[in-house]
Amino acid sequence: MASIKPSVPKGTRDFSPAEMAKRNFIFDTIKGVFRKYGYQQIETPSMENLSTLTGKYGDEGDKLIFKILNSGDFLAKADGNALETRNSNQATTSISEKALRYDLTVPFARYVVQHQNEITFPFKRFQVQPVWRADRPQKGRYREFYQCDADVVGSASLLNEAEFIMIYDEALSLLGLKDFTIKINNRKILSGIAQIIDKSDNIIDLTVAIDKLDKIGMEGVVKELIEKGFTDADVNQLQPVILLQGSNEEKLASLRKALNNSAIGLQGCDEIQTVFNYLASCKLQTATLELDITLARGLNYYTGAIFEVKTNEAAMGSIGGGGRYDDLTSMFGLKGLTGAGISFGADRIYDVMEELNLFPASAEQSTRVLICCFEPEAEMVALPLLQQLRAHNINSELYPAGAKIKKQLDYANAKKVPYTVVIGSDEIQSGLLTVKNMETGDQEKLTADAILQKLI
RNA sequence: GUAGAUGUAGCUCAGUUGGUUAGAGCAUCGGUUUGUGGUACCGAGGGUCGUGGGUUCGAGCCCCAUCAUUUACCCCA
Repeated sequence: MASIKPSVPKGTRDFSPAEMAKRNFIFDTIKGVFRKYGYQQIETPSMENLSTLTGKYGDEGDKLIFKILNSGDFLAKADGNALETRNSNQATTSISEKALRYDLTVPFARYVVQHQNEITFPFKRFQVQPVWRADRPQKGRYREFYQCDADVVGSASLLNEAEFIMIYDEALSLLGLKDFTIKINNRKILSGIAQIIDKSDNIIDLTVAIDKLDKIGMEGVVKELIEKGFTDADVNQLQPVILLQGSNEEKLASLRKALNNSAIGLQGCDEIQTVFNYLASCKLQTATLELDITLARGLNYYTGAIFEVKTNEAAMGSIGGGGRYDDLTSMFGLKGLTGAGISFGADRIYDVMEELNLFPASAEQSTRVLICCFEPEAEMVALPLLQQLRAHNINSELYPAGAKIKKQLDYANAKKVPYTVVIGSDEIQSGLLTVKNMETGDQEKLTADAILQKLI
């Protein structure tokens, strides 16, 4: 058989032991914080029914859903007309019924509706699983990546929003990030802005355009708005709102004036104010909280607060995002249930931490003690010690005798094992085993019990 | 979908105006050294130079096509 060049699909990666150790450090840290705030873990299948996912992420999002080809003779049941006319969109539904999940929020909404009778509300769940997007890969963008989501459904309280900000602050601080900004906005404010220029129908075009402010500047935004059919008068009215300056409180005050004729806009301001009030009595460790009315976010199921987290220490897209969605479960037949949630982009956080050298050495250490034997007889001395070490939860292993001691110590170095115990004929006779600190090179001869005491 | 960059050893990359048998570092394995690594020295294995075509006496190098990777745009974590 001709050998094929080993490779993984574009935008996917293998994770080797050293990478997994660091990835787990991130996952464990975030999960720990989620649990601390009362969230319970669930998992959902990698694939969902295609109909569950389509229409939830906007037109662009739908294109990025990985579809799974039906099994069996899928062409027999295909829409012949669509194939004939090369209509991919139409043909897709007749040859694909399943798709890989695009995010964790929509499957969660599906889960909530499906399990509504078992759930006690408000339901706080977290979920750490991979998601897939058929995107063009580039820096910080993968086709398979992990999201770490925490969502609460069945509680309209803005306390939840405040807690999400606390969670972001706590988790990212624990991971060692020193300078990051949690941006907050509210879709109701964006609706209000659309309302005052009487363009409520074009709210998506409006938000997509102003979302790009920091990237393409006011000129670019104006250009895009005009292209989308906004008038000069609209733009003139928008400009001061978009370019709000000052502290969060000053921005909020200016917004209230600008949105004076919009009930929904004012409601958005009130909601933001409430979140700020909650946070006033809780101190953030590291995060900068910024009201950013240009923050829109692409997912169109958000209805209230929206969040996005950016690190200021590295060039990277957002490392987290979320918001409130009032109607997501109604798509699955359960009306009147509000939800809100946040997501951490674990892979991007990894890239940032790698760039900034933030992983602690302990995150990379797996085995703490390696026992090295010169001859097979030494294994009989080694095994009881090995068991004792493991009984005390010290990760340890015994290198099978026979290999040269150099090879054994090389193995310890390769695995970043901090301690080795060397046993040969001298040690067997005296009962004093050689313990070596692999970092300093220091050695001492101790009994097995003394070694155990030293390493506990 | 649009535009650019890059494809040479397992990895990171050299390779001069086109010229004999394509190199280095790292990694792997072996030896110096049958009781000491990280940190010495010696050696070995490992290449259809992404693929196909063209120009040429001669192509890793020039031209065309194609595939792959990657960066940016769009959108997003």
